[in-house]
Amino acid sequence: MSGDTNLKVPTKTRRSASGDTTDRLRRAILDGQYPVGSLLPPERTLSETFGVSRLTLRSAIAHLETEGLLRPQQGAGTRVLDYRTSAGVDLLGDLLGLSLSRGSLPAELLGDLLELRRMLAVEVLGLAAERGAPEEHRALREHLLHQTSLVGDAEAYVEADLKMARMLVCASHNVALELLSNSLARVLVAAPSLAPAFLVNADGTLAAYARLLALVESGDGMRVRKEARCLLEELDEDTLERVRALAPATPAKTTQHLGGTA
Amino acid sequence: MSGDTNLKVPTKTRRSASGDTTDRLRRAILDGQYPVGSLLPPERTLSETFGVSRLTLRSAIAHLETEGLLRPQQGAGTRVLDYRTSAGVDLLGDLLGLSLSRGSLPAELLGDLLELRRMLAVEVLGLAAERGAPEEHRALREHLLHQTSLVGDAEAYVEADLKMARMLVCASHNVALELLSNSLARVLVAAPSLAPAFLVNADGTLAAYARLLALVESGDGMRVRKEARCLLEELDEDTLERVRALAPATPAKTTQHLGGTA
DNA sequence: CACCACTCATTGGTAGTACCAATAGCGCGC
DNA sequence: GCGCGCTATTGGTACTACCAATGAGTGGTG
Repeated sequence: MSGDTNLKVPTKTRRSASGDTTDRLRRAILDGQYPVGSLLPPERTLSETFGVSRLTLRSAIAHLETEGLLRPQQGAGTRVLDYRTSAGVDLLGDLLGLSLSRGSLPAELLGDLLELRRMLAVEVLGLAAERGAPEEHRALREHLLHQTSLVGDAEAYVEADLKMARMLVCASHNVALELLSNSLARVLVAAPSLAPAFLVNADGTLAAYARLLALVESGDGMRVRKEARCLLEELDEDTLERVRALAPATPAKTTQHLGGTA
Repeated sequence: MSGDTNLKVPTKTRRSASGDTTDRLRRAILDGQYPVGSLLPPERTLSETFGVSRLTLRSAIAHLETEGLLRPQQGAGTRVLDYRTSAGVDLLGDLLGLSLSRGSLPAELLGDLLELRRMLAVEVLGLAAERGAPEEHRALREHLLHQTSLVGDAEAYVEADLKMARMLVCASHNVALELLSNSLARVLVAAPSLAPAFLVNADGTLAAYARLLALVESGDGMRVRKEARCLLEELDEDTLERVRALAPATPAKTTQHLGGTA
């Protein structure tokens, strides 16, 4: 290989070459560097372009194939697909992260994601009300108290929030929802820069949780859905506002300070 | 294991060794052969166990990692995760396929999947009513006519049905929903044995589509949602019935009385 | 004896190479 | 002109060697 940058800087953020290559290739594709419908350059060429071994490059291609961005075909080549018609939910996190890393604010995309999460949450709450066992309801209430006691600690709070979501989904007794919930959770952790926006809503969120939980315990699924739809819509609107308030061109260091807006 | 006679037989179903290994490993994991929380045997050992090169084995591991079944860690080993808390939606297709290949009928899992699809469809229809442009509504109606003319041709019909779903999701103007729809479509194509069940409902489905489309054109999102919820619930119930009727695939001794679980 | 630092075998990660298999395009022969 | 087959191209698999991170075992030190 070209001996240009063989001296890899031992940055602490030593990400795996494979994952790194995956991100670079994905970005190149989404940026339109390799147009949709066209053939990717051969692996042997691309591996040189990216300065990695063909093996690593293949690993990246395989990853993007499962994401739905590429479709390799032996003997023919690797075709670039249209992510809007081929990619799965997993790509959402990458799209968000990509927009953020470019400085642009994916308010629209984030809005869509929140909308999706909201409509799922509404149904999960409804199902949890209709199917959740009393002990599950009790556990939820207990956990809500626990979460309330963590409003100070950011990390612990978001962790508790994720667990709350998991418990709710679990109470809905639907495996498909459970797996989908996992996928969405992954999307959120893939774009950690957005976490603060969810955090400042803690008070409102907890209040909404308390109200919804009471409804869930009542067992009236339809009523839960109706109220949840309104409550969560408000919450998400709030969240979006706060996200928009984040300066558009704040790549790295200037984040994490949202306390003043609360 | 490798004593199988089909060593290099160029069978038409010549699946890639990589994908094949992935399926075998996933099955072994889901079967509990490698308990959740434990460490997978080292790659060099597993590659011998499966009779493939370490490279192929690694490819399989990487795939299952993105699915959320494994978490390799350099120097430590590869840990087996609990798919219910770690796997994403993509695993749904594999779970369905796995159950089918074992002869058992995943009626419960399929019910969950249909429920998920239903709740998404309800919202998609509502959004399409509220946000869809008139030309999109018109295109939908046109496509419905086209699809109606294909009730005879199975393959063309399901393709048209998928396109209908895609058009609807597109009219909802939500990218996140679009990607999720792609994921679910993948799940369904991963379990093609279920296609017939969806097919026999063609008449009822088309009738429901026509009614819902009219409502979508009216623009009354909430009313669409309400009606869609009922209509689709009926349709899915019907579909599940028919799937349960497909049971006699394996004349098992133990009665497959799956109908009494309601 | 308890504790700490160091060593080193284990294990996943990457690189290089060679070869197999499928595809597509070109050219030869009919 | 048409069809058949050859071949260059490209993805798929295998083997090997080495790097990097982990963690347990080992020896030294208080």
